Amino acid sequence: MTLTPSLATSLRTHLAGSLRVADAGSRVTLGGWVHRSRNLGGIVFLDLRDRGGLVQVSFGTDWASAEVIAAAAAVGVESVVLVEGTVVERSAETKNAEMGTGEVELRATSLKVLSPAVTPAIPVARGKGEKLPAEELRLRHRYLDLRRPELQAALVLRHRLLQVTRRYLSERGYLELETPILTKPTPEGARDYLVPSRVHPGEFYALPQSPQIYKQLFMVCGFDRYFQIARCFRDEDLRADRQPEFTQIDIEASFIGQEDILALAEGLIGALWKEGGYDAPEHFERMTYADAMERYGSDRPDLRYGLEIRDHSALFRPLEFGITQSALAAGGRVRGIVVPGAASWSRKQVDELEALAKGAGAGGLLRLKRVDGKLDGPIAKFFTPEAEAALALEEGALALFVAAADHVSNPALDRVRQECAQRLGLVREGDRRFLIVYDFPMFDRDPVTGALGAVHHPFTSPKAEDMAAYPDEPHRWRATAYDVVLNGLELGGGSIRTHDAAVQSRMFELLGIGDVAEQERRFGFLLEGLRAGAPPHGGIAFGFDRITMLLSGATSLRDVIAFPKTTAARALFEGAPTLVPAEDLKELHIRPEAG
RNA sequence: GGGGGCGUAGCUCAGCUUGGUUAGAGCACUCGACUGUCACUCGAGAGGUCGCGGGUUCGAGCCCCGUCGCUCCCGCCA
Repeated sequence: MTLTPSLATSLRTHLAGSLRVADAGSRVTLGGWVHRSRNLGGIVFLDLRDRGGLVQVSFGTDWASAEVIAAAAAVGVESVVLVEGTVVERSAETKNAEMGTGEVELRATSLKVLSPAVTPAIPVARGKGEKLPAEELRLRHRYLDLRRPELQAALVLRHRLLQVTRRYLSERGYLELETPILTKPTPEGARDYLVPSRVHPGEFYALPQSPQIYKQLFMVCGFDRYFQIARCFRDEDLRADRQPEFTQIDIEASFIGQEDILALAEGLIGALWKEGGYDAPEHFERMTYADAMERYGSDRPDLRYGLEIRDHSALFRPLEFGITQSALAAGGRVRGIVVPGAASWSRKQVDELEALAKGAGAGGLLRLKRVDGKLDGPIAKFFTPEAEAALALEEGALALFVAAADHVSNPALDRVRQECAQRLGLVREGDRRFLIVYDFPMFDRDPVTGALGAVHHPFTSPKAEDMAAYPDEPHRWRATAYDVVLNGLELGGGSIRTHDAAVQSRMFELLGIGDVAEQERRFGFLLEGLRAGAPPHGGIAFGFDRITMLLSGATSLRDVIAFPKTTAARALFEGAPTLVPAEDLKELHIRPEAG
């Protein structure tokens, strides 16, 4: 624990985990929890645990009274004790290389049991190879689970990442400004958590899905550079990497362009990864959205392996093959990946790939391989010598194609590509490929209704050049929006915003909120602000929980959040949500449905 | 909203395939022994609403239906 202040108090002198050979001979008092105990009759060992770690405390007849030894033998694990004694270097044969404090022990002369513990519902100390208790029990007895050194380490890392964020942004002139938790329901996006108003019957606040509009208003106010470690709330179904309440590093700045924000993002992510003990490049790779979709079928491609998607439409066009002909005739393309060495995969293994492609929406997966110099597979017979030459499939390789419109083939090939990389073991441990994807489209179309939706959000600024070039074809407009991606995972994203009230109004119109009164009712406080003189501005937001999860090596968000919710959005420890007395509801003007 | 997995002692699990005396193991716990252990060891003991409800059966931890909880995934998450 270098560079930290002394954690000595009036009750204790040291942290258990901090004792080293240099402390030998020191008289110390430690406070902590009994992690484990070993009673050998004439001598008793307790492993004492505190925030700093573990140290072995020994109670022997040569230095401790019979009463103290008896008390040590009787104390239960997880009891809180105060021990006083002398730090002693252990003899060579009794040193323990697996403990940080393994070269020393505390020869205790006194033991005070400050708080005896009942037998813990779930074990804190675990044997080697012993499994964790069921997650339900870990969450229900969170006060015990959080005593585990692994979870303590994760939350300590979380603290350090928060401090790095604050320091990095503060040093660059960013102001940490707070925004309301009780805010206005948003008509777009995720479902809101609603909070009833007592003083205004039938009216509701919402918990923020993000501080988006507030941070733009800070720009309108002239604060120029803002950040917040912001708690956000979304009432949607959960996943291992999705909690109903989560934390974003939220950033906004004025008089900036895309490059300003991206440079800041690179620097901040670099600082966070460095704090986590890893390297990050000074500058990240860049790729347009169009390029990412074309080559990887994904807007957050994993660049740790190749298997890039290529367009083989020209090659297939002359072939007399019904499936590809009809896809091409319908305006689709034939795209695919080449998997080296995969010609040896069994029919069943390739069928599994096809099942993944179908699961992602494709009608099927066309397969072709080269074995002993010859093309093989159900579609080989359609190949002309010219097509075979154009494909130039190498010996032992398997080619996999999807013949469809891009919006179908992209997710299918993305899924297949990931699985092939997995099978071939192409992901090298420790490989990190940071990537910035930019030039996202402004709108996407609902496949059913055909209505336009905002890909990022409605406050994103479309590219001026695209609006000028295709004034009547908004679906062709690109947005000044960008994502930061690592190994196929989205770390964060943002955009340059619209700072012109007229353009913003047009955006709402295109998104189906044409009625001016309706716009004012929903977004009036933003539009009003934009009309009051708004600087060009933009920003970015990072998923802080996910970043902490990646840097701590955890596999679930629940392991980097002190008191998380279950996948049913329940807090098992506190017991939320819960029924409330009828009179409370009455005061809030809420009548529950019968049943 | 849909699909998969799991639910047996405080904890981790076996038993379920093929229903059949009293449901087992390891750890933890209690008692006893032990002066250098570090997942101490050894002996003894206690500990069960087999998630819950219903059904089939002479008989259900095991089969069937429902339900609850946890979890993973799809939908959803601007």
